[in-house]
This record gives sequence, structure tokens and C-alpha cells, in this order.
Amino acid sequence: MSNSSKTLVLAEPTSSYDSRGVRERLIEVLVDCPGVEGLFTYRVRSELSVQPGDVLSVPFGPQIIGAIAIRYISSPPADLDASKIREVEEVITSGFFPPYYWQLLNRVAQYYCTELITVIRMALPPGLLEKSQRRLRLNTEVLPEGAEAFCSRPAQEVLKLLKSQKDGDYSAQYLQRQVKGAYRAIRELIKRGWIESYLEAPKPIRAKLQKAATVVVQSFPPDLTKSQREALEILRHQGGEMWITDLKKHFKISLSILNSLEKKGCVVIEEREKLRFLQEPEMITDEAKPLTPAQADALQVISHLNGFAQVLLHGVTGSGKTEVYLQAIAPLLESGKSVLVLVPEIGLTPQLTDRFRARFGERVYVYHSGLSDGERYDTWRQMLMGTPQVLIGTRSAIFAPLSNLGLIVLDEEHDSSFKQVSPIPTYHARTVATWRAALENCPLILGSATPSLESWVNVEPEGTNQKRSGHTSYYLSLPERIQSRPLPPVEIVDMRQELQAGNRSIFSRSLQAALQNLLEQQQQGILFINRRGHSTFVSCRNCGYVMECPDCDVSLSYHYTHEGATELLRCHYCNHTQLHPRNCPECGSPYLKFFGSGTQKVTQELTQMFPDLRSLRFDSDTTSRKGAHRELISQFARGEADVLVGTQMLTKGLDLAGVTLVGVVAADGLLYHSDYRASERAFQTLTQVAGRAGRGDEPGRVIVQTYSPEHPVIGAVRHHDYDQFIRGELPQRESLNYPPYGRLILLRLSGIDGVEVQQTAEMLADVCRDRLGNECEILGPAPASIMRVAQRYRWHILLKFPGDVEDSLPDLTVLRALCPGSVSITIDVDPLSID
DNA sequence: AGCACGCCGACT
DNA sequence: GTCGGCGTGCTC
Repeated sequence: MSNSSKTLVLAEPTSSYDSRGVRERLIEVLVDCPGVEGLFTYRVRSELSVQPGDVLSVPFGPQIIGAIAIRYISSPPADLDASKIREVEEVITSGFFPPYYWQLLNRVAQYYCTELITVIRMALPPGLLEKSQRRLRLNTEVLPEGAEAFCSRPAQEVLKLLKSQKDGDYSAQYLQRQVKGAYRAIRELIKRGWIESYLEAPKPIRAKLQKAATVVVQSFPPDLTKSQREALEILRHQGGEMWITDLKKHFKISLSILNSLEKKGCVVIEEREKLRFLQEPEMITDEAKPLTPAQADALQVISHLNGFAQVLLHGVTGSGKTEVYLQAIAPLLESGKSVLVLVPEIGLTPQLTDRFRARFGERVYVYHSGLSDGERYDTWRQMLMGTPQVLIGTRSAIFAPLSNLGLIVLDEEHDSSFKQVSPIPTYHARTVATWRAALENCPLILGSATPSLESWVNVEPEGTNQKRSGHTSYYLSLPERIQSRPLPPVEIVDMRQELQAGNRSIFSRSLQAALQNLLEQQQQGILFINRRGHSTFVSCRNCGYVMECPDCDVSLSYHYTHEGATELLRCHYCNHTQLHPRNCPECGSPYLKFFGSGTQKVTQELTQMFPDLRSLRFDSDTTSRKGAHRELISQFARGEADVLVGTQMLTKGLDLAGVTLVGVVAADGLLYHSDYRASERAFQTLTQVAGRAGRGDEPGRVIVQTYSPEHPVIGAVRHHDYDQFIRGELPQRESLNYPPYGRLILLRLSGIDGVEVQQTAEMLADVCRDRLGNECEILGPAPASIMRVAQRYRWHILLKFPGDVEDSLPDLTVLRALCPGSVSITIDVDPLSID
């Protein structure tokens, strides 16, 4: 592939001479200090070994901070006074980046118009660049009685605070937050010698230490007691080294025995690094399953790939993509390579993780945002050790420092959670995965039942397995479900006719009958609605007043979970919550009406109509608790409920054999959006949710309720027809030069002052027209479709580039500097949503 | 981010 | 006059 990004030249260490003719080495580093950009030059002491990519601590102004070594230089920059150059403090971690890692981060920084240090900070686990802290300590020996009498008011408060703490010690930051004017007070107290200031060494999160016992003798000395001899025997039998806790737990060997053994010089007991991993105990083993012919063909192609290639594995829901991944991975692990598996949201796919664990056991690790800092740090350390492994993670795992990668898998590649919206860099894990696979020269598999148009166009299935833009791409199809299970038939119900027939329920007669049948057959069903809460808005019947969020330009959703629960109004954008008023705040009328259904309303109506059907609600309100996801899914899988009522979450990788019915309560909410991607998203969501039905032995069926049955997306969903959808959608995108043909960059501006944001947007749009007018089409500025969110006004400028610019988009970082401080700007390259 | 410097208005 | 507010700019 073309590599248009400038790769940093990592020069060999060179040396120059200082004024006294002493050999010295100069290195440029990136410092970890927000708002500070650019490279800084430091001296490297001769005894210190520093390699580019190492994490260092350096003095920077009054503080010691983290930095990353970029490159050695032979002479200091011309504009820099040599006397200003300070020395590198120490190397915190060396040999940090696997091969190519540096180039990958650099490329991300360039492409997404982000400072390299921002990318680095995002990729590294927290704690590795933790800066030192300035702390203040009371000088108790010098401090006279009643010292406060001589001090200014703030100084008195500082003294009082320090005295209240048992060691008389606080961070400067804490004191400054607590006491107004602390800065001068601190200086005053230091001048008097009553307190002193010191720097606490940067403390990278220490790996957890545990005591281990190691045998250090060949033969047993004669003066051992029976129990000592037994303990030594066990220890030696276990390989000569064990955790003390394990010895205690499994062999009932007490610490006192080990201590005596240490005294007699037979073992040493020392602290060792114990890596913290979330390892669930269940270890059901699983073996390779027989493949369908299509699976076998796909595996055949994949396992013969050599070097970089892009593979689109297009398998209908339930076609067994995971089994293909598993069998492709097995030989790689055996040959000592590691594999990266990216999934949309790990919490949503415990089933996938379980399956990998069952197949590959302890060689499977997970990495996602839910890990604690300690867990994340340990997982990193572990990866750097280079043992072959499978790492399953969410989008940020694309930056996992695995070396010797044999394969990258992106499962459910169409999923929008692979794109980061905030904070910057707004990277897409699929894009980064392509670069990484090319750098590591390994294949990339993109798996989906509903491929994104980008991936589809990229592999161009019509002319299969061709070389395109310098790399090989493959289209592999799994058109049938495993064990020849049929795809569930999809019935489209026209809700207008329901209304005409006098059915005012949110369930059509057809869905009602299906639910009744569910009860009789004792089978399970899923009801999908794309909104949480009870109702999407509340309006007064008398005066028409609609309850709105005070901080956003949206109506408040009504939340009411069950009989007797508190009635709440909640904003789904900023989470503002208030009690539902009894009367209209405008006219006082008690007649408030609810419009638009969410999961709570569906659950409520379901219970009213079918009191015997047990339902579970599955949305971000019920799954926010840690582990709640897994719990709800297993509850449902155990048959403790008959119907799962949920939002989009249902679409992600749920594999429940008992589900025979899928009902889409209202498809319309998905179909009508101003966004150019609305159709693609609607098709993907509906197809995925339909795919949850009939995955077990019992055949499934799908009922989609809509007010617009004639919509082309509905037509494609009805026949599970991806091709039909693509044929309709691609020409539209092409004619409007939208992705995957054209390329987009969205400038998102926001700020408290609406006028200022608008003016900034107009100014930036002018700058863009000025500088980029020939290269791209500039749309806007325009207010965002919801202009105000969480008290901030939002304006957008959309840049539309022709598709042939490939990956060399102009550098827009200059725009950031033009923005006043009170207006924040996000340069979103390849935005998924532009509303 | 810290932390300096430096410029203004309200007090002894 | 100086104390104390905070706006601006620098850190190799």
C-alpha cells in the first residue's frame, strides 16, 4: 500500500562535544504536558542507555514529567541556547514499542490531524506517563507555637490544613484547590522556613508484588524436619518455584516452615511481579467443529495467505464466522504468532470471549475500557513479554503492543463503535487495523453479515481476489447458516392498516398472535425498539406545551419503569433528570400526554396484554451496572424469561439458541434520519436483529412493524438481501460523492456563547474556502441538527473531498490554532455521523 | 498543566 | 505606596 505519511527517521545514536570537549548525546523528546507541542532537546548522561521510543522522565520547568524519546540529534537546534539544555532524569521503560509501533502512531496522528503526543497518550495505558507531584510538608521542628498569628489569612488556612493531616503533608495541587490564594501563602511559609516543598518521584503504577519461594539447593541438608523436607519436596516437584499463597492454599504449607527453610539456606523468598488478569475460573474446553463447505473454503483461502491481505468475510447471521476465525487462529498460535481480535463492545460479547477461552485457554486475554488502570497496565506488561496469545479487545486494542502479529480480525466490522467520536483522535479502528496489518505484513479479516459500504467497495467482490492499489483483497462469502438452518422469514406489517382495522395497540395483530404462540409453545422471543425509556416526549393536551431539556434543544423522555415507580423526565443527550410534573408548567392543565414508545412502554404493554409472559428489559438503563450485561443474558439463556425487550444492544453478537421470534416494534425510528448513512445503519440494525431468530433447532420468524413498508431498506430486510440494498444505496452515494466514494472531514465547533461559535464557524469556513476551495467542496457552516446540547451551541462545517485523494488529505491542524479558546473544535476525519 | 511575570484596582 | 486579583507566556 502507499505510505504517504512521513515516517520518522530513527537515527542511530550520534555524539557531539560540549564546550569542554566532553562527549555528549542529545535527544529530542515529546513531553507529556497538555498544551505543549513540539520537540524538546535533552542531554543524555553517558551511563544512561536511551533508545528512541523509550519512556523517560525529564525535568520540565519546575516539574518532572513523562516524555517519549523520539530521535537523537547531532547538534542542538540553532535557536536554542545550549545552556538551557537539561538532562534526562531516567528511563522509565525501555524497548517499549514493538517494531512498527512508532510508525503506526505517527500515521494516526497525521491522518486524524492530532498531535502525536495526544495519540501516544491515548494508546498508552494510564500510569506510564504519570508525572511527578509537587508536595508540601510541615517543618514541625521549626514551627513555633501560635505561628498562625504571624501569617496572612490564606497562610493560616494552609497551616491549619497541613496540621490536620497526620504527616503534615499535602500535594500543592490539593492545597491550591482548597485554599484561595494558596500560591502566595505557600511562598510566604516557605520563606519563613515553616514548610518545605519537595518533588515526589514519578510513580508508574507498580505491578502488584507477591512473595514467591524458590529452591536454591541441589541436595537436602540433613538437619531438616519432616515437614520441612516434605515442603521442599513439593516445591521441587512443582518446578522449584511457587507463589507462597499457592503453597498455602493447595499444599497447606505454612509460612513458618518456609521461613525456617530460608534460614537453613534451602529456599529464597522474594517479591515477584504478579500479573493481574481477570481470569474467570470456568474452563470448559472446546474443540474445532466440522465446517460447512463455505466455511472450509474460506478457511482454506485465509490459511494460505502470506503477508498483508484484506479479507472481507461476508457471512449471513448464524453462518459460523467465529468458527472460521478460531480455526484460522489455531495454527498461528502453534507457530508462535499472536493474533488481535477486535469486537465492537466486549461487554456485549461475553459469549465470544467464552468461546475463545474454551478453545485456546489461558492464551486468551481481553483488553477494553472497562479494565482498571492496574489491570490495563498488567495486560500491557504481559503483552510486551511477547508470548504468543490471542488478544480480544475493543477499538483501542488496535494499539496493543503485541509483537509478532500473525493476523488481525475485526468482527462485526460494520459496527459504528469502532469509530471514536471523542476525544481526539477520532480514529476508526478498521482504518488503523489496515495500516497495522500492512506494517506488520499480516492478513486482516473483516467479518460481518452486513458489511460497511467502505469494506464492500474496497474488496470489490465482482472482480474477486484481485490486486488493487498494491495489495491483495479477497471477498469470502458464507451464504448459508450452519447445519443448513434457514434464515428466518421476515413478515412486514403495515401499521397504517392496523390503525384502520381499529387496533390502537403498539403490537400488530400478527405480533400479538406470535407472542401468544410463544407462550403456548414455551419458546423465547426478542422485541426490538430503538429507544429506551417509556415515551420519547410529553406534551400538554390543552396548550400543546412540550417538556424540554433546559440545557439542550431536545424534548425530555419520560421514564417510568413499573407500577409505583417514580415518574421521571430525562434528557437522553445530557442526562438531565427531573421529576415528572403533575400539571403542565405552562397552563396548569393536568392532561399530559405521552408520545413515542421506548423499551419501558413496550415492557409495560407486553405485561398488560400477556401477564403470563415474563420479560426482561435490555437497554443501557438496565445494563450500566458492571457485569449486568452478562447476567441478563445468562438469565434469559437459562429460560428465566420469555421475552427480551431491548435496544440496539440486542443486535451485537447475541447467540441465543432458544429465540424463535423477533419482533421489531417500530422500524420507522431507524429509517428517517437526515444523516446520509441512515439507510445503511437501518439496514444493518434490522438485518442484525432479525438474525437473532432461529439460531437453534427450532426455526425462527421475524415480524417488522412499520408505517412505511414501501421503504427500500424494508424491502431488502424482508429478503435478507444485502445485494439488493447495496444496489440501491451505492449509486446514491456515488452521485452525491459521499463515502465510500468521496471523503469527508467534519469540523465540529462548540461553545457556551452561541454567537461566538457561529462567528468562529463562519471565519473558519472562509479560511477553508480560501485555502482548500480548489481541493474540496465546503458545506456550511450550519448549526448541528440539535444545535444546543448540555448548554453548548454546536456548529458544523463539512469538507467533501473527491474519492481519488486516497489517504493524503491536507493538514488541517492550523484551523485549531485559529479557534478562540472559548470555542472548542474537533476535526473529525471520516465522520460516521454528520448531524 | 504549573508557575512565573507583570499589569491594574483597593486598601494600610 | 503595596497587596492581591488574574491575563499572558514559557517550559529544552
